[in-house]
Amino acid sequence: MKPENQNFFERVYDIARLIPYGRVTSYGAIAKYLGAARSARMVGWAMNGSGLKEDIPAHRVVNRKGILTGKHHFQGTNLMQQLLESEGIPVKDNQIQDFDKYFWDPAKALG
DNA sequence: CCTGTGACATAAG
DNA sequence: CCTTATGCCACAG
Repeated sequence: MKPENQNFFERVYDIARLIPYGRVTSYGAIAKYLGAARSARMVGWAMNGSGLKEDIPAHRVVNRKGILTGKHHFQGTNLMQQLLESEGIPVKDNQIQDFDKYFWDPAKALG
């Protein structure tokens, strides 16, 4: 099982790359923009391969609660949080504060 | 065609 | 907020 370079995954990567600095989005939002609103899980799975990519800010992608559910996929236990905080996004207890304020909707931003 | 798999989403308690 | 259960989707084999 190695999806690696598949159309769907590449689109996920493309969206991830488009996330502006200091902004975050959710797996569901990305999935929705891709036209597969109910395949948010696939987005997460696709992001699993993003670790191999250099230009994909996977730390800007969290679940709908703004919780850093995928932090365990990063090297350090708190690397994801540090990356977000370094961008000016307050994170506490694995959850983004004022998530609505930092939320970036690809469907809205990209039309 | 069927099975397994996921960094999700949602509902119920 | 938590846990548990269910649905859902795309894809590999």
